[in-house]
Amino acid sequence: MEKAMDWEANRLINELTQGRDLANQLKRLDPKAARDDCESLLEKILSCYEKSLSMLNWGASVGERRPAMGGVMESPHSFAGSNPRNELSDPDCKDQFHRDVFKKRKTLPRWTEQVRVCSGTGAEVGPLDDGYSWRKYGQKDILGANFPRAYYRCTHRNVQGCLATKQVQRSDEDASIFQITYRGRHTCIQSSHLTPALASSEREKPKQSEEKQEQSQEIHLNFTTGLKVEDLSTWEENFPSFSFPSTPIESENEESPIFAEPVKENSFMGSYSPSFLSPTTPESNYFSLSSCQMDIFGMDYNLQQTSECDITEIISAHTSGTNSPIGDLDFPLDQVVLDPSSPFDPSEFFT
DNA sequence: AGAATTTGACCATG
DNA sequence: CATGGTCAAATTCT
Repeated sequence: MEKAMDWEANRLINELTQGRDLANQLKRLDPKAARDDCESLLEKILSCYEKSLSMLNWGASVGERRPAMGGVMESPHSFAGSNPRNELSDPDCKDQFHRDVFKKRKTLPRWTEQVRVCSGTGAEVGPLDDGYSWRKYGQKDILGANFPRAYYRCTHRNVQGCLATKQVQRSDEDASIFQITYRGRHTCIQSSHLTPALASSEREKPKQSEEKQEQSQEIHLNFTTGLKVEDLSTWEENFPSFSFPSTPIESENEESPIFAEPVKENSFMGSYSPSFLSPTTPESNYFSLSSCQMDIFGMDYNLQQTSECDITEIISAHTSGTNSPIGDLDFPLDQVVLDPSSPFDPSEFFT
């Protein structure tokens, strides 16, 4: 625990030191140096700041989160810990399940992206493909919003117990902007992930694919030119990597029927860029963090941390956590733990 | 026919 | 009680 805190502090110091070094590099850089070099350095420096800030924001809870990970197995009264298996024989099983669903809603990780659809194509463009297959299960008029909110869940929910859902809300101000709130993470294996961009262009209206590529380029530019990403949202808040999975916790017992056959580890690998999962050196990692995201979705995505409430929800999801194979996997911690540059033994968190 | 979407009803939450 | 989120029957699509 203390060790973990120290380690976190060390990482923070490392980040800041690295940022300083990079700034120095930039300072010493030949004024005639290639613009790309400058931008690359700038990018790294900003990344250092972002990561540091992110650590600070999360730092307060870090101390709680780590033991929480360890406590996951021993606090069985959370959403999946309600031991649903027993309730299967209960006539009220369904109601119980229903309740659990609502309980779960609170504990699932949540993050928001704002997606701008190319305005030229107009209204017929629906929310874009993000490489996953979704099934719409509801639509609701939202108070004060001009457009209804659409609810999607993973197509493989029944087959693979994937609990990922998303809500798509068209922006009032700019109809070409969709706010997509993701909840939970995919535990399913989606074949389309092999080539998400390709798959998406196949599945969606063909004319979008080109636009997406353009947007991808455009956002790449945004990232490389100082991260001033218009007014969509603040990408630097990406860093709370709660929204990205990493290694599944090993000793899962599988009590919840919802996750009757939890998907194996490589499904996560298939769902997200390896850059999230196996950080290399910070330098190489930071940039890939932004760029790989673009590569995954192939379009104009900006992650937005929803709120502090969400963080606590997420944290509580893990503190109260359970034997859900997916409930506890989306931790910055995991990513951190994986950092090979750290001498820290991750297993200490789980013992 | 099977998959996907629509839509009204139901439920939890604040 | 109002609202947002989900369910599930009905309907549409492929």
